[in-house]
Amino acid sequence: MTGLRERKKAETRAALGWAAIHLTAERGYDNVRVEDIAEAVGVSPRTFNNYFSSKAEAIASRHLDRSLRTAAALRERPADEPLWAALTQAALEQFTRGPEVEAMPSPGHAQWVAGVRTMLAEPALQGERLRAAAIAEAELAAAVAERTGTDLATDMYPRLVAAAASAAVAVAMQHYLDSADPPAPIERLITDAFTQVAAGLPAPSH
Amino acid sequence: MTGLRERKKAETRAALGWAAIHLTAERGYDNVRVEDIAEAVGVSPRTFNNYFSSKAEAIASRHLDRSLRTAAALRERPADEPLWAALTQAALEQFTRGPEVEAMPSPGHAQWVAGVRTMLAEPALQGERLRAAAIAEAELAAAVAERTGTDLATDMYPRLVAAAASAAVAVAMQHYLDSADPPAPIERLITDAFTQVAAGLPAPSH
DNA sequence: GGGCGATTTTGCGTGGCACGCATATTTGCG
DNA sequence: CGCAAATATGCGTGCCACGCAAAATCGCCC
Repeated sequence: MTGLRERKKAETRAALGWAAIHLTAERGYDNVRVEDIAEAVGVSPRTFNNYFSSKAEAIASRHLDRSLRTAAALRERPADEPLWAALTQAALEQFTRGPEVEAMPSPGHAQWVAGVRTMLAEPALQGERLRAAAIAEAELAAAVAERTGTDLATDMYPRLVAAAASAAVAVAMQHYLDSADPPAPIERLITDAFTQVAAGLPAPSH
Repeated sequence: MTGLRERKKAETRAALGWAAIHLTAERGYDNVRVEDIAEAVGVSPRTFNNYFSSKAEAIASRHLDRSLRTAAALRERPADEPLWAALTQAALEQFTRGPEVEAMPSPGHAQWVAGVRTMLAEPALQGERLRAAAIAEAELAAAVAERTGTDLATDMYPRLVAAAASAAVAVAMQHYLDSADPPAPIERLITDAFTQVAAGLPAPSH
């Protein structure tokens, strides 16, 4: 029942988010005014603030939407799959299909990658990005509670799992962006991170 | 070598942070203007922005300073102590001593607790708070790398450990604040959280 | 297929914020 | 004691978030 109305709304939201990202990546965060973003999408500046309460929130919105999909993906995994396997797969799905893979493009557009990196360094954005992650994490915790039969209100367990899983993805992504030279495939990094976390992160035996 | 100069600077910083917190807790976030905070400390509004680039940052600054102390505490732990034991103790220290325990006061001042809760619910603050946590987490990761002889540049391990440990503390604190009815002692919650994480968060055997 | 009610967009106005720049004041140190 | 460096302040500017009310839009039901 996705009415045309809500669909158009979602489209505008996405368009504003992408416009904010593109403009910021190519010009720098504070050389972009809200007015510019609105204009790029063909909408009034006031309308921008009907969708987002700040420039930063607009940029982080794409990240938020993707993260939320991880929680949804977990709910789709077969119920008899072991928890950590299901989590790993749910996370992997977000990076191996869908048109949004564009968001973190493969190397080649050095310009673009550099722009994104500069963007992510912006303090104002980091906060909003982390907030998006926190929102998605709450959703993930709910899904974990459901799957494991634990209780969000009384058990720390589901939140701990969600937090650890989110951290695994975040660290893998950071690692991927940092060591862009010969980039290890993101799938392997994510798998590795989950494996280590699920093993309790024992001190390396050297 | 703490010159009088830097000491006074640190004092002003802390005073501004506390003033921001107190005013916000009792009046609500957007009934406090930067001007009010500056006035409460006896400093010009412009000076406020020499210390912090936003109201939110000022409020989060106390949280940041405390979190940074966890990393410092880890470096102080005996080198032969197992990693996870050391992490647990380093985290616990921040809640069992020092004058900053005031920050999250024991029940009794319902007014104050309610104010703090409302404050933490403010979106603008959550971002800044999480950013502070991220900064501290980076510091913690460095300490972990040092202790375990791993390499921040090539291994995900230290960052994963730091992220997991931060998450453990954060979840414990959240649990503590949420279930204020008969509050389980924060020390037990933290210990529990660390134990579960260090065990790899196995699915509960039901 | 046409009008109606709900939703969405827009313009305008307001209060406040972040910060650059120039100036005055303080402070440590020789 | 006096100077150089650090810090505090005043002022001005551009931008932003958002409340409010008017106008446009659109799905839907008769």
